Amino acid sequence: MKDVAARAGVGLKTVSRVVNGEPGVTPDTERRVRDAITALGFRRNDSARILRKGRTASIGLVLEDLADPFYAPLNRAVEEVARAHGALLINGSSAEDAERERELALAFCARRVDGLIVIPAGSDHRYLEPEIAAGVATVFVDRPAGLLDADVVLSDSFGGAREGVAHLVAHGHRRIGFLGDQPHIHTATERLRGYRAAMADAGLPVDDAWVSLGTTAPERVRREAERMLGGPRPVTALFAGNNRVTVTVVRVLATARRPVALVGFDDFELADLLSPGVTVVAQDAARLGRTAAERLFRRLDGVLEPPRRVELPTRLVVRGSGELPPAEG
Amino acid sequence: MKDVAARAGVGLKTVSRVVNGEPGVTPDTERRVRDAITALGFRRNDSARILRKGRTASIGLVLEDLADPFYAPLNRAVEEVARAHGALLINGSSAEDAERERELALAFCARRVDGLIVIPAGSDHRYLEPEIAAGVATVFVDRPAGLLDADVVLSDSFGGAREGVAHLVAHGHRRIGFLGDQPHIHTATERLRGYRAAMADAGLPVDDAWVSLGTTAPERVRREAERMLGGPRPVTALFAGNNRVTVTVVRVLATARRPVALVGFDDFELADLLSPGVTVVAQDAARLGRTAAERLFRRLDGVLEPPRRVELPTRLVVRGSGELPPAEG
DNA sequence: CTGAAAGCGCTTACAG
DNA sequence: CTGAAAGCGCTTACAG
Repeated sequence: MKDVAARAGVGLKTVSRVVNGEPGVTPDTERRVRDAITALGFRRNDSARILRKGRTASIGLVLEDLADPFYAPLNRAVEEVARAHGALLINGSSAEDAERERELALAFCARRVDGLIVIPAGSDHRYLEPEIAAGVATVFVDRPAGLLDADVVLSDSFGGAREGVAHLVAHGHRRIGFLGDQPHIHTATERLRGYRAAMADAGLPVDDAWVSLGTTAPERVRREAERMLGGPRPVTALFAGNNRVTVTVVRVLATARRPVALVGFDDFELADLLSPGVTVVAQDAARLGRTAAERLFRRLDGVLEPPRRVELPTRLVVRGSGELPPAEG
Repeated sequence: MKDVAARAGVGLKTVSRVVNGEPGVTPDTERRVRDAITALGFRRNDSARILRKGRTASIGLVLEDLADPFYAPLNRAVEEVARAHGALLINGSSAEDAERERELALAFCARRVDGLIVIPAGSDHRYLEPEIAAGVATVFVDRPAGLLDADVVLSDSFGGAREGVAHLVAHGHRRIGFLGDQPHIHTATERLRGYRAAMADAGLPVDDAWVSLGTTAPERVRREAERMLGGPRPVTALFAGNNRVTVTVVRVLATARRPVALVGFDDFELADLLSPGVTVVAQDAARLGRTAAERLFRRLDGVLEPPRRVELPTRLVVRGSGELPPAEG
């Protein structure tokens, strides 16, 4: 910038004015500055700008996996809101690892993002307290923060799972298996709670063998599903706790000897084209992201109100797999 | 940092040493500094650090859509390589808009990313010349740069499409439709070229009515597919130019009166579970991203060699839809 | 082992 | 309409 000023024969401030499109520069001066800029290949350094201005016009998003078909639309929705507010998005995958989540979030803060959106992997977010105190707006999404009172945007996991399982019950099922994600994940236990509630509502007992929480790795899900479908008193229906589980279960059922009913949490592409179509409890990932990002920017605009918990409804999408009657057994 | 130094009763440089874990500080001094840091809630400002150091340890990625199931794994692969090199990732969706691609890329450069990975939306990338001259390492992926000599990592679109169409020909098809993306997109025209080559190899004529390039919006694809499948001399097979087109075509064919063979470019989840399974020309999006990112970091390590074009092979995955014989008709 | 000075490239507040 | 000075929060040499 100094070089540009020297070459154009003007002061630093004038260059700054031209670069930022501020008024109060004669057309002639402006042209001289612009010529110098192209001649020298000048590129403004936003780091310096940020250092002075305070705000960086960027936000950070920590999610579980950039490539997950559920989180990718959430990511995109956050990006669009950020863009509408003139902010850039920095993001990263926690890979469901609390330490990695922490590293990412703090690295984003060190870059002085104005705000942070976090899909929690860990269960203790007190490490963000100094950042929040220093003014970093923070919103959690998909799962609540641990040991921290903060804004959170969730889907109604409990209600959705309850409705999905009740749907299976309504179609005559008495022995229903639940295959969910790891028990430290909030949505996993909420959905399990919904399953238990629906069973209790119907006065049905729950055998421990019908419930399995753990990683969504295909091998584990396959093993557990096959276990529940075998033995003397097999389940006649399965409830899958998220999109990855559902997809694996669909593969298992494709080779099953008798029809097994299935309802999955999360919708997924082509669910309607499988035979039978897969009945799901759909949540709107993009809306989740949009809602969280809008909340964040409202905070950045200075809205001061106590942290709020927003819960978005789910929607049962009936396609066939959830309406299969219990197989004779 | 000044406040921390004052409170700990040490010099600025000593605080800097502690924060950066540099040697040469007595344990006692270090503790005093650390106490002051927590007491004051000090958080290092990376903007200032960047301003001094030159490198920002961050890279930018411009892709078409963060939520696209093809690009999301590419995004994740780039992230993993960046992470392995201690760099953060900033990314954004061009939405297939050249102007938006440019805005994003230049915004990333203004933040002084060390390097840039771009999936081109536009066809003229000379706007990056000053950035590249100033030292921003730049690698293009999925499509080559326009009017700029730069590193690029591609899939073999021409060869893949040629193989896929030849596969349909080998199963007896003579009238094969090609449904591709917009003609300004490099991969779209390369795949069309592959289609024409395969038809020519087999001595088959190509009717203009069998070829359609345009947006991948479902309505358009549906309309064009239905057009090709209707009339007096309908096609007996379709080649779909990318994942989005394939998915729409699968929907159209699900309601078709007679079986129509299909081969799609790009693999997608559950393709094997549809009936019939969808035969595809698969490309490895993650490998594309990984290769591009590794190339970028090699450049950042100072490797000076002329820009290179890397072309990754595709793989024909046979699942049923591409082996259907031509329907009588 | 420790610190004072200069400077990275901008913007802010002020003066002409 | 224009510019000189101070400062954002760090690090880099250099000196003790």
